[in-house]
Amino acid sequence: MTATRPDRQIPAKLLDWYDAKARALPWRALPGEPRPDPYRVWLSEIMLQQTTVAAVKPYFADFTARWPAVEALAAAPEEDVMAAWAGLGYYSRARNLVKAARAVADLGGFPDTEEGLRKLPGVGDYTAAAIAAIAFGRRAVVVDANVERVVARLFAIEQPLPAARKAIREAADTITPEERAGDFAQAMMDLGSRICTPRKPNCDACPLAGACAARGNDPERLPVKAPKKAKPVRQGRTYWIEREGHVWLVQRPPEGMLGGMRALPDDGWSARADGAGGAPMRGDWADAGAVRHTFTHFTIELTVLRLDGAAPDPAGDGLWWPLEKLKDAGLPTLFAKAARLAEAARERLL
DNA sequence: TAAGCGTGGAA
DNA sequence: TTTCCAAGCTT
Repeated sequence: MTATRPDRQIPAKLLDWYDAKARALPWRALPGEPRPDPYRVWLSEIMLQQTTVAAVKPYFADFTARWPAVEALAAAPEEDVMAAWAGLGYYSRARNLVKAARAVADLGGFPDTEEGLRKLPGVGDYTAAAIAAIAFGRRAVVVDANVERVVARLFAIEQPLPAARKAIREAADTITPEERAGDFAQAMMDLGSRICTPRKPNCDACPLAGACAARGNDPERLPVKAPKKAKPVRQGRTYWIEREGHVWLVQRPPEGMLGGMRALPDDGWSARADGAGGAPMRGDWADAGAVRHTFTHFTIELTVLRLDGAAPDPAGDGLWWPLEKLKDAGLPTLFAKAARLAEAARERLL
């Protein structure tokens, strides 16, 4: 453990840059404005986990219009929230969002410390620190992937991730100011997303270039990461069962892939195995084509089979969903793609 | 610590 | 087309 002395030059330069160049975002207070609503900060931080700003914006607008405060979200049926989240990915976030909203409503408001925030489902070290700093003005060391990259370069930390996380956090601690820790965190993230980018960082435009230990020594190579594993390709089938302007939808089990989401029935494919189950009913299935979709850790090639005028109901739980409201069903992207294929095939096959 | 968990945009 | 990877969390 090395004794560290707080660096005052780096946060001062970064905050000056942020005062001049901060991005305006719907969940952000610009420098000098009052701190933003903790509900909006929390909601945005959950949505932004592993997700780009551009992808989040329309969902944030929709959620805050439908549920303007945490009490409204706490009172919403989980099913509605899951459907509203459809397409954004990492669906455990939506389940945890509802749980956390209900916990906050029971508490009478958001916890205002990292320790308290950390207890909410879906809130980890990063998110707790970010909310404490941005919404409550606490000094907190906020480390996301942007900060990891900036700090690894600034301090020339050569150790590979994930082992480097401890050293990176300690280094980040030495440059985090007592005041304006929220602006500092957002400035680091802006810097990482716009200047100190993963590839071809724009060091000429960087306010911290003068203090950067990696400057001139190929900063792009930092942080060092372990090589990626190859993704297996799985095969599966999904079934479009149509009757009198309705399609048969099921709800996926709460855990695992696309957990808790509405979906088309399938043959049980997973990250570990091809689908092996049979169709949910007998009938004259027509091949509507196949969709290819890549998840974080595998690719699925999903054949879409369709059946018209099905009777009686398919086996198992499900419901007949009106086709004209299919957009409201909240299908995750894989099944939305399959549905498009099935609907396109209707014209061809009938 | 490692694996599981989505999606879409950029290069 | 392929690869990378984004304001991570949970188990």
